[in-house]
Parts: sequence; structure tokens; C-alpha cells
Amino acid sequence: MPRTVDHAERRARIAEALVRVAAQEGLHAVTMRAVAAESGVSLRLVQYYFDTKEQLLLGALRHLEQQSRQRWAARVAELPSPVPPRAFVEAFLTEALPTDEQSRTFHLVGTSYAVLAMTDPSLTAEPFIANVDDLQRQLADALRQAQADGQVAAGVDVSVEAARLVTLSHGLGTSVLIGQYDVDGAMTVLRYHLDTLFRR
Amino acid sequence: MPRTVDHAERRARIAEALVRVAAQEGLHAVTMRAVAAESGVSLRLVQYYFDTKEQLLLGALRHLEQQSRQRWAARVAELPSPVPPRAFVEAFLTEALPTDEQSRTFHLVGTSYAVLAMTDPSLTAEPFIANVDDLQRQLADALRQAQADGQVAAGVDVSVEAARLVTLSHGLGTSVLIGQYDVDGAMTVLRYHLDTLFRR
DNA sequence: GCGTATCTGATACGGCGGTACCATTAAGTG
DNA sequence: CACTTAATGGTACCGCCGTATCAGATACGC
Repeated sequence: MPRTVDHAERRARIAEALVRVAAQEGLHAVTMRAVAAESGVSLRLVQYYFDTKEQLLLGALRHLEQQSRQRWAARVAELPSPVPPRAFVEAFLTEALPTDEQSRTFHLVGTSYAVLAMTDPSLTAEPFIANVDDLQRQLADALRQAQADGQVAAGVDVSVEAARLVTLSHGLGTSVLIGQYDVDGAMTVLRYHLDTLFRR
Repeated sequence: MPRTVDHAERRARIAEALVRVAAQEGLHAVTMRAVAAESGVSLRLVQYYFDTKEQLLLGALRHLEQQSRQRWAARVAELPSPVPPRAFVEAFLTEALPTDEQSRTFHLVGTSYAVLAMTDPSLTAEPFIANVDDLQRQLADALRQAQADGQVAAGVDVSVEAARLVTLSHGLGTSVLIGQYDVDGAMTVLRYHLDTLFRR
């Protein structure tokens, strides 16, 4: 059996090509031929590694999620060992904004998939929700910690606050993508929000 | 010239059919034939009233915006004559959530267009931004009024607060669309946010 | 070495989507 | 009543897309 290249790596290559196409020309422009051309392989190869287009889309989505999670994990790993709650929250907020090209791609393609999932039943929204819920839990934990440290007022509802943080950062991310705000403008709003949360 | 039906009304009919298709099957499923079938006219007619597909999409978008603005204006008109600022803000927030079918359609199709505008240069994001900016200004005005009435603390930055309101409600709207929250859950977050804003 | 299973290439097929073309009807004008 | 112009119907054309098919190559077990 001529396993010249690693199967998984090839799939990853193709998935990334799809993401690149989707980021530049939109998810509607993602065609098997376009992905093949972008990844430098033949149409047949794309067919071989992902049997159908639906599989291709799902595979690329999973790849994107995994990459995004890895990036977030790396970001968290950079924080000091007893993680300072406010720094953690700030890291999340800046990470949630499309600052660099990769982040912009994550947001744009992720949003495209989310919109697709609103009408297409073959694309379950469940993974999105699970991902967001996980982040929200992490934020709530950090806020609880901050509350114990006295940096956040005792009365606040940490889970609702976490929901506000996630929703706000996500909304600002889309606004930046649309061009309503630049990154600085969005950061201003986020810092303002943080100031109302901490040290009250 | 057999002007049997009103030109503008026919265009509106077709535009609404497009919105219906987009809301049910996604913007990618919008095809001239599908719109023709949904509006009960022939393909040729769609071609006649909107020369090209791009024109059709643009026309439907304009129609959607106008309808949305009308709905908001009607909602505002229902308020007592010296508009109570908090009621105004609350009206905005509940209106921003996809509570009924029409509102859901507005959100879903609007978001689809916004995502499309991220990659397609023929669809300028400018109208979106202008619309949002306008709402944001209205909210800022209401907040300023509330500040004068003493319902809102003097120190707060009304324009940033307005930005937070818009972003938060929009983000919650999409979350409801995705299925992460139901309308009640989203309303809980909004009320929480309102309570931190007013009567501080 | 040879067969067999894995992998890759080229190409064909059916369908659908946007657009174009041609004809026909209906209303207004002289 | 002719005649022009707006409005409408039917349908054909061409391209692209997803998928299927057929053939060839490459490496490994025996």
C-alpha cells in the first residue's frame, strides 16, 4: 500500500485550503474544484479524502475548531502560573477580536458556518454552542476567583457576567469584520466594559 | 402601455418572496427560479423587474431595511408622548431580539447579508453601518436624557453605553437564532444589563 | 515476480443556475 | 384603425458543480 503521505496531514492541508477560500471569497465560493486548486491537488484527491462535499465542509469545520482551541490554549499557557483573573479575562477579550489575519479568518469563516447552520439542518449548531458554553464557563470561573480576591463586587452574577462578556466580544468581533469599528474602537468598548466589572 | 399592475408593488412582492426563501432555506438557496416560484410569477418576470441577480439581491435588501425601519418607527410611535428614556431603551432591546416570526426573518436574512458583505465587494457594508449608527445615536440621545433626569449616573459615557447596548442586543439576537439561548434567557441578560445602567 | 490493495489522474455525465432571445399580448396614441 | 411601446411567456444556451467511472501507478505480502 503506497502510503506516501500521511493521510491525516493531507486532510488537514485540504481543510486549510477550504478555510482560505472561504475567508477570501466567502463560503458560497467554496467548491470542490476551488479547494483542489487552492490546496494544489487534483479534484479527485479531494473526493478521495472527503467523500462528499458535506463531509468536506464538516471536516474543515472540525479542523477549524480544533485549531482555534489550540490557539486559545497556547494563549492561556502564556499567562503567569497562578492565573490572574483580570489578565485571563483580558486575554479572552483581545483574543476574541480579529486582530491578526488568522483570527480574522477564524471569525469570518466561523460566522459563515454559524449562519449556514441557521437554515441547513445537516450542520448542527451544537458544536458551536458547546464551544461557547465552555468558554463561558471558563470566564465564569475566573470571575468567581476575582470575586474571592475582592477585585469584583460580591453581588454580581458571575454567569450572567460571563454571558455578557462572550456576547459583547463576539458582537464587537463581527462589527470589526463588517468595518463598523476598527480594532482600537472595539478595544475601547471592551476596556470600558471591563472597568465597570472590576474594581467596583 | 398595459400598466395593469403597479410596478413598485410587483417589485415589493418579489423582494418579499426572496426574503421568505432566504429565511427558510438560506441566502445560498436564493435563485431566480426559486424566487419566481415563491412569488408566483414566471422567471421572465423576475428578470424583467430586476435585470440581474445582483440587482435582485440589492433590491430585496433595500426593501428589507425599509420594512425594518418602518417597524421600529411604529414601535416608537406607541410610546407615551414625552418619551420615557428607559422605556425607549427597553423597547429597542426587545425589538432587537427575534421574538416573532417577522423579527426572526429580519435578523436571519440581515445577518446573512452582512456575512455576504464581508467577502463580496458588490455588497457594500455601508448601509448596515449607517443604520446601526443611527440607532446608536438614538440610544445615546435617550441615555443623555435619562442622565439629565437623574436615572443614569452622571459619569457614564453615553455613546459607549449605546455601543454596548447595540452590540449586546445584536449578539444576543444571533445567539437566539443559533439556539444557544431562548428569548427568555436573552431577555434575562438584557434586563441585567439595563439594571447596571439605570438607577445606579 | 506477481497479485492485491491503496492511492492518484483524467474525464464524463446529469443537473441546475444566470442570462439571452424570440414571440405574443395588451394598452395607449395618432 | 394602425402602430408603437410596455409587459409577459416560453425556452434555449452555456457554464459550473457534485459525483461517478475507468484506468493507471505504487508499494507491500507471498
